[in-house]
Amino acid sequence: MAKPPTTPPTATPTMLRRVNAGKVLGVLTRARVMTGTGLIEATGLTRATVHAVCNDLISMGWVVELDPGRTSVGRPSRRFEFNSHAGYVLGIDIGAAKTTVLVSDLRGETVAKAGRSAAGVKTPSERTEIVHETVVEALASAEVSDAQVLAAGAGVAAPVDRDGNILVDDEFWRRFDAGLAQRLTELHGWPVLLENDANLATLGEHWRGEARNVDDLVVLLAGERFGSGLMDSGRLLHGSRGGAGEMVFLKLIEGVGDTHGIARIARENGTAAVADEAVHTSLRDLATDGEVTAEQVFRAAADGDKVAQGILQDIAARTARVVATLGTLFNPELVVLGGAVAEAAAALLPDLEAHLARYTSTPPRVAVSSLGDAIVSVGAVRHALNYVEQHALDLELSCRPV
Amino acid sequence: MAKPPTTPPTATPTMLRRVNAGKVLGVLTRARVMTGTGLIEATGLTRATVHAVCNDLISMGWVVELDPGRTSVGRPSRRFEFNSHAGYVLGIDIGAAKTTVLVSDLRGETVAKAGRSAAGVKTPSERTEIVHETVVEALASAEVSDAQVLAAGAGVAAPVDRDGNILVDDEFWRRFDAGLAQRLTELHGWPVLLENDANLATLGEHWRGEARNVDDLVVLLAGERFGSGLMDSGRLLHGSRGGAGEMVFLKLIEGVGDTHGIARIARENGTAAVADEAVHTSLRDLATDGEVTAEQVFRAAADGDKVAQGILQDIAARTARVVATLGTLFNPELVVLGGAVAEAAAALLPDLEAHLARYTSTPPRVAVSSLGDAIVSVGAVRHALNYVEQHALDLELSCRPV
DNA sequence: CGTTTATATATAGGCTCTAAATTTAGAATC
DNA sequence: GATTCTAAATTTAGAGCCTATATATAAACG
Repeated sequence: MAKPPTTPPTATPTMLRRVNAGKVLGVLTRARVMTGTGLIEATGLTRATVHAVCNDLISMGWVVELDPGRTSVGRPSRRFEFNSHAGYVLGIDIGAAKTTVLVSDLRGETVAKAGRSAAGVKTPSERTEIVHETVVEALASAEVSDAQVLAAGAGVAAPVDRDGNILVDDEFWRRFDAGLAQRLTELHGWPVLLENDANLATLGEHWRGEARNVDDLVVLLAGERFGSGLMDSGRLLHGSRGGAGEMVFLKLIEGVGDTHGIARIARENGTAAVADEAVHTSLRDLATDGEVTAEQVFRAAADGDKVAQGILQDIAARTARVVATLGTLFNPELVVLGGAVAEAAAALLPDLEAHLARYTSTPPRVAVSSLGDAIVSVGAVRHALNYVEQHALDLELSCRPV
Repeated sequence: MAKPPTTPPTATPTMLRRVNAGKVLGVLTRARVMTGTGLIEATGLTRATVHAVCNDLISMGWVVELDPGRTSVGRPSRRFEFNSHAGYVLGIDIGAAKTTVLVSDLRGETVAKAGRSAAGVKTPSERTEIVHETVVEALASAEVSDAQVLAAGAGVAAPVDRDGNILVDDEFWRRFDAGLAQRLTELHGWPVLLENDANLATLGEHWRGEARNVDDLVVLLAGERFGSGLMDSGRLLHGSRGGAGEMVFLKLIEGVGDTHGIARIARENGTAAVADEAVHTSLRDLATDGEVTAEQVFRAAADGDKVAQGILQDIAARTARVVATLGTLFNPELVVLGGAVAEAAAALLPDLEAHLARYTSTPPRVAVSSLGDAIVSVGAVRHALNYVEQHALDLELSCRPV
């Protein structure tokens, strides 16, 4: 997404109104319903200004006025509410295995949801097509039209720079990039904001996950392969080419050596144990064609299987080294583990924290994501909402009130 | 430095003037001398506004008006210049071995400089005293009074959070912290802005070093021990407790294992080689009491000594792993090597880059600092200047014009 | 039914900016 | 040396925005 070539913003009296309107709107998005007096206290503005701004926002469609409140003595107060149905945003997770689309109102409440497997997809255009179909399905089930959609956030497993450009040598992704955002915008009319999936996961955790009041944060996606999103003082890091949070360095970490994630290690080590005749384990009974899944290994460990438990201990030790590196180099307050096997990873926490204490006397807190597999799409919604809040006063709402 | 408890900044017409005055002042600090028309073009403001703002700034002492220009036809233009002698700032480097103080005018030109060894210093109060003495000496040689000093930046080798608080378990530093900033402010009257030394080095490189137009940057102080400053999109990272950039993780890196810097490794391995009777090296002739310095090892390598060259190759390999980790995890455009042995480190660059290419196909550029041992104090000056620019319109200048 | 109370609305005044008209200071021209 | 030209400064008028103050309004209370 190239930014529009705005002229150098010169401070004019008119932009005061913009600033103050933005402040009022910001308060209203975070609170459910506010009286005029409430807004005066929350914003520090004068009553006259607050009402003028609210009248503006109402005529723009961003705010609706409710019936006057009749709580106590005195003249009933005007009551204002953010018009969460002024428009909608989409959160799109374009994963390797699956594409997920969330339709959300402007307060971030999910209105509809659709998912589609990406198995067997070969070409960029096939992939774009899948995303398109999923979007259409989600919008239909939400009974929302393209005209009502103000923006869409979309997460991909590739480096994305601050302007939303995918930057990767891989030819497939390059062509995918060239196609996706433009094509979706052509088809539907709304802007598409690309971002790295781990970064969106970080936005998601910061917004509605375990990191709600934490501004210095690392989110570790630890499913098939490790990936991370880095947040410092509430801001996502990107690096010069969108590569911030890439985990290539794990190859250099003693006792880690690769970027394989928790699910992959569990699966591979479990399958290896099954193949080894000398090993005695209940995993062998669960295996199909000699292969076990990560979930089976986790379950077997929970049921007391020693071999499976050993695998988990190994994973905890490896993960502890990853967390220790990120925790000491970035000094986040919290590290959140997310991805496919997040809930199962909860069992790893005690072991992991014990290892962690060996590497640093001031370890970060470690938590397991509770957003499940929505972690990226929820973050994508937040990403789109950020855009909308930023540009609220420039956007035309399709559904102006009379 | 605790921030003053500012009221929520409400957007009033008066603050428009602040914004525009800040914009004009910003242009003037970066350009030497500007005409009214020049400022109109640079700021996008109207002539009326530009002149009103300039008149304000002149009466505040931030700007001086020169004789009208008489370049071409037409009415001569008023010419404005940033008053770089409206005040001064200090850049203080409180190193383990040495304290350095730079006195700088508001354009960042060094006016005077003083340094003092910290050898044999034991207590926090002794250390504070040394800093105080060095400051007094520097101010005297610059013929600048305390009243003219608007702020001082100070770098320490400890974690410092965004508010300038030293955060470290070590009792010595904790007491030092409690004393230093307050005591200097008590004695001299100007505010002291503490910051981590590697972070200041990063500011220095970004301002006047190798990273002048680079906003995604890592600076690696690699003298006695590795330390790093991290900048993403022009902003320094701090982490939740000021620990961002700490290099504890090096213990986990295969083939590194500790945070020893280039100088230390060179010295120790050189001395070890001298002690080993079986080794044939010219270092032995240079050694005193069987010990060699890092500088001697670098010189011997340059003179063709095979053993010294081997040591440097080892150092290059180790450093490459450090750079590879930071380069892939952060994705800076540039990594700058600085610290005591920076110039000597230039000899390592080819080897280092060759190793680097093995770890990543998109390595960052690597450069060697040319700021020498002023890297931290120059950054401290920049840190103080940032504060002054931020608060320019709130600060009282001691030397108002008539 | 008037008083009390909290809030909304209206009015006056002061900043700030822009835009357009007017003045000014020097150079070029006659 | 007076006139013209030019680019810039200065002045004036106008509009937007905010604050502060005064006035009006809609309920509850006695």
